Amino acid sequence: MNHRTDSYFPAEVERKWQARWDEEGTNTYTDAELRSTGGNGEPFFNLMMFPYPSAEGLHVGNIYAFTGADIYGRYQRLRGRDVFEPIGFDAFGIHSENFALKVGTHPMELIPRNVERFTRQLRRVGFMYDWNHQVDTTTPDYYRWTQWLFLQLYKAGIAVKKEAPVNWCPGCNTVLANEQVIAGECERCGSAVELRNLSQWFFRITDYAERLLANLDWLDWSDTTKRMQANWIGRSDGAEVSFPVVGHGESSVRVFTTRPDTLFGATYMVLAPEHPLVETIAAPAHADAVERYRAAVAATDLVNRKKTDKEKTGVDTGARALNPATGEEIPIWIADYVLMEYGTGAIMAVPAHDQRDFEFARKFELPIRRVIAGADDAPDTPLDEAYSGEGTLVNSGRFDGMDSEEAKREVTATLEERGLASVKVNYRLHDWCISRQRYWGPPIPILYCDSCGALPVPEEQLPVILPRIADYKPDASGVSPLARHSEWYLTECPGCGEEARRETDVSDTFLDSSWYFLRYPSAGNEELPFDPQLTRQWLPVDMYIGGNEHAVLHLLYSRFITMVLKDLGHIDFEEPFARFRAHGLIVKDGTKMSKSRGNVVVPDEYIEEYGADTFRTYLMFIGPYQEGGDFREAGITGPYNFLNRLWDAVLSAEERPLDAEVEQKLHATIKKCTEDLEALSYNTAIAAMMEYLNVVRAGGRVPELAAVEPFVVMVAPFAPHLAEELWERLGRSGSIFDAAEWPSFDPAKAIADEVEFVVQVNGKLRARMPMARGITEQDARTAALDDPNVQRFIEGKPVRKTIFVPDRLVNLVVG
RNA sequence: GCCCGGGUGGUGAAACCGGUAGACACAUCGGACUUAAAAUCCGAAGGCGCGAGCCGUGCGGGUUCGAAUCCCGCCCCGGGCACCA
Repeated sequence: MNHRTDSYFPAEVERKWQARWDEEGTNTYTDAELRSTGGNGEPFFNLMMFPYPSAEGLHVGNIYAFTGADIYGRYQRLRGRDVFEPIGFDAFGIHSENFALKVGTHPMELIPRNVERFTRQLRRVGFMYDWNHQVDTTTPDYYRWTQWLFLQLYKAGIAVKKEAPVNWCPGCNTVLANEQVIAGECERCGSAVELRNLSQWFFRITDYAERLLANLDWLDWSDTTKRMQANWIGRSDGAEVSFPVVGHGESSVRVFTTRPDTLFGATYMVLAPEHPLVETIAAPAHADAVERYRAAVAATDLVNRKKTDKEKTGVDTGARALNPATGEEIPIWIADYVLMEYGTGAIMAVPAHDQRDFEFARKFELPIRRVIAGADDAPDTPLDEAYSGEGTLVNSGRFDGMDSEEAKREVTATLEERGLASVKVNYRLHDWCISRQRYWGPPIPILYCDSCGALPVPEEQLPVILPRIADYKPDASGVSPLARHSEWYLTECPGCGEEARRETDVSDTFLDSSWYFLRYPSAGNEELPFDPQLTRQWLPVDMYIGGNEHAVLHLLYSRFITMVLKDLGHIDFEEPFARFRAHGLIVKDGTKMSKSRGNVVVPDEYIEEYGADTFRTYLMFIGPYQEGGDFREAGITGPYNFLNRLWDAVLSAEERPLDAEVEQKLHATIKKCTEDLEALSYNTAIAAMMEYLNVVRAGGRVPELAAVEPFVVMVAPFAPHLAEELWERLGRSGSIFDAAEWPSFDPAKAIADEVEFVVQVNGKLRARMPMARGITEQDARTAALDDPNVQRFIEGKPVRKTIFVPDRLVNLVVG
């Protein structure tokens, strides 16, 4: 690799400043300072998603995410804010545990080692972290409060244990939250997830669905992230309708539909095979077939159950229901395309207007009746596929001729009067299953006593310490490895003093990360999870930057937990992150970096070779931060040369009045950089600085001191070490981040006096000419008509029309 | 299937609100310096054409004096959701 060796030695400069930051506490607050918010400005909580400390060490994706966030934090600090920028480690969970099992090292040894290595790497990149306030979710000092949090939810009735169909991963031997199942597969190991009826701990996040959705309207978050959350919550507006079961007295099948306007077209019904009503209503002659089908469905995993391209299956129960609109008797079937988890677990089938029902009806020769006519089709033509759009009602009695939208309301209202329907909203969101039959997590702080039942562990007994056990490998038994250790789980009942058993499940990792931002300012506090005064001062988080892979998981759970804590009176805000920006993904050769593809970039070598400042600047220069980019080895020399040239320019600068052209460019660059940093548009900010440097050094000229001094401040968020060193060599004292102010610009000076004017004839470029800024249309037109090339294209024809864009162009329309 | 984001030179990319397409870089080529190389500095460069010029932002239409940008219809890539009733 080729090197400059003359003057700038990044590794040396960077080590010097990293050591000095530590010695002088440049980036850290003492607890007292944090409490007084520094005193020279407003607090700014700059948060980034804390990493999972993998054994492979910090990867480029981490550095990319953190650099973009760190630049924003350093920029805010230069603008005078008191910036709190903490970091921590999200080290519990299946990921760590699986790796520990694979290498045969106990997680209690593995994790501290990984954390140590991550810490070393993070320091080397020069992030502005407050190392006095870090958190590690696996320390008893932290998970004590995670358990406390569980108890608050338990006491409020939000954490409940219930039997329900849950996602069981046969690879990881544990249940999973819905959010952790991707297309029927475990997000960790890719195994096909099975549905099992198990008693598990749930958080009732569905009670918060509407608030979680509604607040998205005003949150200042990336649109992509908000959209993903909204889709995940998945609100559907419709009606719940009762279909009386023929010959079963009062019993009826309740269905949820978003299309009550199609009710007249409901020619049969389908229950989920698991539906409890099946047993009571199935006709004796059909009972055997029904039982066989139910057993077959119970044996299928989620991947196969939820495949949309397979042929529909189902059986007739022999029971019949009354369509409340037509009064007709319609058959009740069971089929696995109807899911027990959504709505009521039963549907009214309208084959003419729902593709799934259409396919089912075709296969089993059930009647298809059109009740909606589209804008321009004849309602009598037979259908090749369901018409699922809206339209005008037909074959619908007194509703004929009404349009869908009105009919939805009218049909529902009519049935409502008869007590057969009600307006209903459904959400795709499920309750959050938080128990895991694994080892590496905080034990759920619940006790079971034969006489007193389930009891919370008294708060003063927290933390319930996770014991060190050797046989922490999970099995298919459905219970945690902790259940093999009676010496741990047998304890005294706080109610009656008799023997009680501890809950042996641990909680989901996402519970650890759902509140870590609240802990940061209070890290180390042994009395409280989060100090009320510090929380008021520093929260909610001012800026949160992270990846969209957590749009539904961490970000949703954090919002939920924050709402709960507000409702329980622990905090006074309900949204944890005032601003959130999602960064893009850094890829290599157009594909995601992964070990299996063999295209993982190891950052350490680049940092040693070129320095952290270069690496940071390079990553930000690759492409738009919020879109990501393609890592190319060769590209790093651009930013490397830039920083070297900047170094030379600053150190060779002399005291002398600013050249007018340089001054204009300086103001324009400050303006551009300021706007771009606000918008996280780092790649264009760097390009603007490069352009400015090209002007400052044009033709090998000696730069003016006044041209380079503000430059050092502008580059500081990107290349903090270099900036500190240059600041010192310019004879300034103190850290640039404390002593310097972000440069300001004069809008009048940011624009040039002379502009290059474009002359078009019939919209085609025919001439360019320098003109004074602010030139009038008349003068511009006269100058344009004077140009020989313009005349040539006008060919003596009359100018029919002139388009004038001030300071930009004249377009002469002829012919 | 539905909902997003994207498609611009050899490459990464830029382009405010519809107004010079390709800024800034990488790689390339040429030059200076050097015994030589590296480093550094200066310069060239979308394609076609000797040239005036013509063509050019995934494809096909449209609106407009003027379209990478707006509208309609497609294709491809990436992401999210998905028998969600």
